[in-house]
Amino acid sequence: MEITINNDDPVPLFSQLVQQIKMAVINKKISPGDALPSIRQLANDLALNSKTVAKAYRLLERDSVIQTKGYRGTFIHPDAVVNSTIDLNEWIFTKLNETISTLRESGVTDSEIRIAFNNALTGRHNQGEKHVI
Amino acid sequence: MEITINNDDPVPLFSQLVQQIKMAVINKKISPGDALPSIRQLANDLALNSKTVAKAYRLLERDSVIQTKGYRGTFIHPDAVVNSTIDLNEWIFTKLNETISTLRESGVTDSEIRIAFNNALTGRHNQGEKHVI
DNA sequence: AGTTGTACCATTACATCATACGGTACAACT
DNA sequence: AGTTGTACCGTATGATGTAATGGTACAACT
Repeated sequence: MEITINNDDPVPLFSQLVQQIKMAVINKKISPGDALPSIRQLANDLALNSKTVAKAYRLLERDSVIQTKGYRGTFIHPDAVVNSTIDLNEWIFTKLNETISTLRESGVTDSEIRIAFNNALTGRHNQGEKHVI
Repeated sequence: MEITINNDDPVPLFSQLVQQIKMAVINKKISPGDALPSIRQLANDLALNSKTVAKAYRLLERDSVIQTKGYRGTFIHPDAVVNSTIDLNEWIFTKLNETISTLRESGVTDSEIRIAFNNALTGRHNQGEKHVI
């Protein structure tokens, strides 16, 4: 499994890692059950910070591409091949696009959408304009 | 119609204007058909930039609280009283909250939501992670 | 003792955006 | 001539978030 990280690539380092591991699974370079290098090991090999590798591993586990077994190490998930082909981002993008389109069709400004989005995401309410009545 | 703008208020200046004009409509300080001061006039009176007042007027017209009649000036909309009580922000917030909740329930990170949201809003696609397969 | 994933603490650089400001220009009116 | 709303150019500031870095610490294993 050869992994190449390009610092000049606009794609974030942790995303490059996620991509390449998914690619390795799809192309059968690694198979379910195989052990992955430890976070610190891989960080050392790729000259990355361990937090960056940990972030990639966290996302890969969320997507059920890998499985972390605590002190026993990290392994490829049994369903890794299928789960590597699923593009979660595509689904997120579509979901958000539907909502944004609805709002835009009602004459809502992108600025207003953005502000309301930040308020919704951070949990706070009624920022920027007080409620009347 | 007395309008007070507070520069130290965290609420943006144009929002304060929108609020207070809606309030004036609700409290019958101004009635449908009444003429509003011109953008430049009001900007001068309140020591604001004309662009700031123009922004407030633009939003008020979008909400059908006022009506601009070109070179003839700006007037209170016939349905201003009803439309002033409608909180568009509340609706936007709710719509976005529904979508965000759905995504979160699927284990999507707030970071991922935010990035996908920015991509969806700016129209660009697949930023940060290239599509595989 | 050394390694595993993980969870905190933190800082730095960089990008994006909202707000608010200023100037200039236009057509259509009084 | 002066005023109306509007549209374009621009700049400056403050806020916010991502990405990536570093250090420290923990329990549970080999």
